[in-house]
Amino acid sequence: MRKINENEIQKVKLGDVADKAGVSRTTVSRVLNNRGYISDKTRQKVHEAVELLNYQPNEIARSLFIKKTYIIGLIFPTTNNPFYGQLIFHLENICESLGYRVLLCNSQGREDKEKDYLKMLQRHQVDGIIAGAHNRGIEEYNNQHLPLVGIDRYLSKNIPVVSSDNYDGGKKATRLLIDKGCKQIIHINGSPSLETPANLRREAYEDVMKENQFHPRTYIIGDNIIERLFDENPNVDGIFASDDLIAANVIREAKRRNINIPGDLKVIGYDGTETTRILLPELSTIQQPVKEIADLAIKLLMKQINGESESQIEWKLPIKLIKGETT
Amino acid sequence: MRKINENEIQKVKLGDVADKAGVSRTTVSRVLNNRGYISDKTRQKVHEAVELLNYQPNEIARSLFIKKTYIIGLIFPTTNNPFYGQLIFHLENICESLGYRVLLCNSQGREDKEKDYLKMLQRHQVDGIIAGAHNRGIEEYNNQHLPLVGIDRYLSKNIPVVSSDNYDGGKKATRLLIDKGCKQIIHINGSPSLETPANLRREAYEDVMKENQFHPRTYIIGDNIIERLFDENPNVDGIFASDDLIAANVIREAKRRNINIPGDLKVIGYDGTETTRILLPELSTIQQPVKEIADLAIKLLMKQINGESESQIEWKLPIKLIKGETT
DNA sequence: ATAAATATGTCAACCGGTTGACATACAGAT
DNA sequence: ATCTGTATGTCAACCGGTTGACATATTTAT
Repeated sequence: MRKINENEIQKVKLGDVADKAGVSRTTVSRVLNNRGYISDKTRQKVHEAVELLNYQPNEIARSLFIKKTYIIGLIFPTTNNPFYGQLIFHLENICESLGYRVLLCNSQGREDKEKDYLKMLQRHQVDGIIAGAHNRGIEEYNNQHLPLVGIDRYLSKNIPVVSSDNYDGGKKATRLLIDKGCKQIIHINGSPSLETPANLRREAYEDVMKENQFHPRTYIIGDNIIERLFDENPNVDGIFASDDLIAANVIREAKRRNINIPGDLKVIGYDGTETTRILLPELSTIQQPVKEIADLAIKLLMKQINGESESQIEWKLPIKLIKGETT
Repeated sequence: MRKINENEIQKVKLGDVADKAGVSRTTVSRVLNNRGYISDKTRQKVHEAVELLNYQPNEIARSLFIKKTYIIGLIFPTTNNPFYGQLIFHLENICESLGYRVLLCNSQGREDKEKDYLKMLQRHQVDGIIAGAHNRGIEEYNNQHLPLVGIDRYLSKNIPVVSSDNYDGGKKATRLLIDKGCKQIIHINGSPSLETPANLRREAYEDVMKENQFHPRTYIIGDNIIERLFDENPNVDGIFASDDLIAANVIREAKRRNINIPGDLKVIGYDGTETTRILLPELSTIQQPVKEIADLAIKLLMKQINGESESQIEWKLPIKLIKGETT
């Protein structure tokens, strides 16, 4: 550890270890990477020098040569959302257990940010990317000779997508409301122009409604959408929100209007994250298998990284209906 | 873009751009980094070649030479917690705006993981680290010639710590309960052996209690702690939980026991994250200035990265009392 | 006409590791 | 005595950028 000037400290490098151990740089590298023949005596000398100098190999230099960074890029709208927070937690966790690190990107649902992040991750030579963000028209995902997996988002024809069984979730949610006697059921969802399997929640809702001779009505998330919904549908008695935060907002607005839940209005959400279960345990919801989604996404990504082939593109994992006190 | 074999695609590199533009590699580098004198004609030729080949500079190679990665390491317990999720969102956001990327580490409050992450981040040559995790006895943070900032955690004598004004928060929370007429107020907090400014919440609670001739009683988070609290204190009429999730659990247990809130029992939490405000808006809480904390932490980190000096170690940012319906 | 300043671009070393090719030494086999 | 195989270690090129030193024009000043 030689000082170069007051501010800059020269890091210990492989050559320093070699000098201290009295061997060549190659030998040190061989010892550290367990390659070729090395005598026990040499091995020990090297390890001692490493300890003594507290040597930390420079992964940047290593990555440059071996052309692998052991870094996975994650592109999601925001960690400030219980679902993504939980998902990212698991993704990072699994990566760590496999020796990979994670570069985090909050795209905030903005196409421009997502494009920039995608480029940035490539410049940083990440080994793969898992994206669950907004995606309309990000043609950059095509022709990307880079391992990719989408979560709840179609990125391109041949990029695998992992999601919960959105259709089943939508079906079960809608059926629950109907079974509980709701007659005027409204669905709140994101923009259908986003190409996501989450649209299947809406499809299922509409199918089930029609099956039961009800008239489906879907509101698209937007400004004051919940107030408008109540204003325009004073007799609404069932709401299926496509995520728990929206459901919570619905409940709050209902309270404000003195609408009794579940007496006059039944509400069911979607996601069922751990945070929601703690903060709003009474909410009925469709719980996504977050950990399983993360597991599968990583598994599919690793397959690509290791050059193994896999023809299945769409993967659906079973959801769980949680009957709370809001239905 | 030459194919080497079926699986491996050779990336476009600087030399390819140089060839295409009919100049040397140095010239291309100069153009891309705006250094030295370059004629407009040359500049344009280079840019055309870059476009044509869709050239993405290899940041790894660049980092190796300039000894800077523009990567910041974040070590926090878990993104699956509204407070950290929101904090990490802002941290990433600010970093991005400054041209830095973020390597995410979920230490899960485990000392061994935190140590491993710290080493890993160093091997990856990150430019700095912001940590808000468990820290007892991580002496590795000392003698780290690496820009560091702690959030709500003392890492080492001379590493800056940013936190909300925990003492003021604890004071305001306790006073609110007293003002509302509570006589038997109990505080729930994490282990006091963790060296965090969050302990000041407890200190303030105890000080205010004594000031008012009340007997302070603090429970440390653990298994079935909330049930035990109720069992052991049937007459408790005020609970100050050191975070909102705990407060939510208290509320749930109270409901189970048919204890009316806020009639028989008043509850106040701490954090006031956006998620809590949506899912449990009625909860009284002390709101931390999450964005401001992130802003300041990054500012302090950048100062270190840029070699500017700063003598202040502890930084406290004002909290906001949110009076909800649980008090 | 000549020196000095301004443009423009090339060469080659360097960042800190990794690894194929090669040198040397020695034991055992023929 | 010679060959083969096993051990042990060194040399130097390489990964893909960056940059100081230097060469060559071209323009301006004296």
